[in-house]
Amino acid sequence: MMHEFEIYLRAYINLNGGDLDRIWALAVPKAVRRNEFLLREGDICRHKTFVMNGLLRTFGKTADGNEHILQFSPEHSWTLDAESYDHQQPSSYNIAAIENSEVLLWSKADFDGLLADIPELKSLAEQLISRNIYSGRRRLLTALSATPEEKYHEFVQSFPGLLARLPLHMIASYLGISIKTLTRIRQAQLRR
Amino acid sequence: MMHEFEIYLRAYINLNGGDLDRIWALAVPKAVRRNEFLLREGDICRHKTFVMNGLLRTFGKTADGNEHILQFSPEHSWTLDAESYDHQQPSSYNIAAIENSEVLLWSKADFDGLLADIPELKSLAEQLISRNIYSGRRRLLTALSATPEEKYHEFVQSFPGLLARLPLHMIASYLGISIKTLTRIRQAQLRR
DNA sequence: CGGAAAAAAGGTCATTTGACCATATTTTCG
DNA sequence: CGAAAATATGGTCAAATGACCTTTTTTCCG
Repeated sequence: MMHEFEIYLRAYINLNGGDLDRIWALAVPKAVRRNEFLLREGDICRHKTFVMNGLLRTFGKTADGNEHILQFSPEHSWTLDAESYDHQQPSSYNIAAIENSEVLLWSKADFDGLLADIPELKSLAEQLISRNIYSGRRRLLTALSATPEEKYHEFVQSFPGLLARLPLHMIASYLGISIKTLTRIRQAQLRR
Repeated sequence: MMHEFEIYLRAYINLNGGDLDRIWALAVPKAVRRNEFLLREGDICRHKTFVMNGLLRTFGKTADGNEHILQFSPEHSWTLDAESYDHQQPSSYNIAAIENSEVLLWSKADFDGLLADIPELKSLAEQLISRNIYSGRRRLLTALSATPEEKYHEFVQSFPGLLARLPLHMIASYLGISIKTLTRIRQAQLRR
């Protein structure tokens, strides 16, 4: 089980064995079943989460009860609500498993310690944050400017591997379009 | 001119005089005239930018030539294209002045040096990045889920001071709706 | 395996939205 | 100041979209 995570880490940073062991020693493995929540809005996000395998989603709810997916987190990605985690305050978002998944959890206290002591890890964290900002910008521009069809194509291009693992209504939710519109787009594709 | 910037900095972090002087000494003041570009897509974003006064906008262009505003940067805020700046690679975005503005510029080399030497500044930078992520999430959720009317109200609530300084078509561009729709919303308000 | 639940697709219709155009008003700047 | 540009508003219309509902298909899980 270490194996997976070790491969991931080593792909990004050079760590000596001791640091790796320490990071690993503080990680709490957890199995999350399909549809189980890792975080519910109103709760405080207490952990950094690394997805070893499976697939999670982060979503917000609107007043009328609709769900809108902000992010998919497949294997070898991280997830949390940063605002809730950083300030240990109630979250506005939900994180739930789409597939049965295995994750690693670190408490904020533990992870802060690791970040302080292991510069390579700190640098990885900063890289992840940066990429988060870059992709967030692109996503926003798409949300503002693209037609539903363009959004769908961009999604397929960007996450070819996720397409087959997601129910369509979640893709629609992620794109901010109705499932009806998504179905129409896909039908139009077929007829070509 | 230092004054403005000093007030800003001191509001967020405690700096000894020497550090403040050093930050200031490396800053290049620049006046940007209305409609002038600070960054054009395709160019490399070479500076961190602090807006002393005035108002800038960051926007992307779609294939059909439409502009979509990602961010307004009024006085006492920072702006750049992080992706272009971090990797010194061509940008996909544009930054231009809406009002005549005065900004401070730091080259990446200089600012990296400051960040490395002044932990307080580093901590401020991290705070800014975090807030960027938080607000980006909220903005995305709004873009995905809100009606044009809700988007407009949220904008007015969030940036009451900007409303009077912006042409409506820029607000529409920021919200991802047509100016026609925005006009309709505002007319409906009046009639109540 | 089989029944129940979830997901996808299809039909219909009202509404919203944007495109296009013209016009009035304001602002800019030489 | 005054011409030109920018901005805001208004009208009209077609198209896209979502809401609601039903039917079919697939998936899940005991």
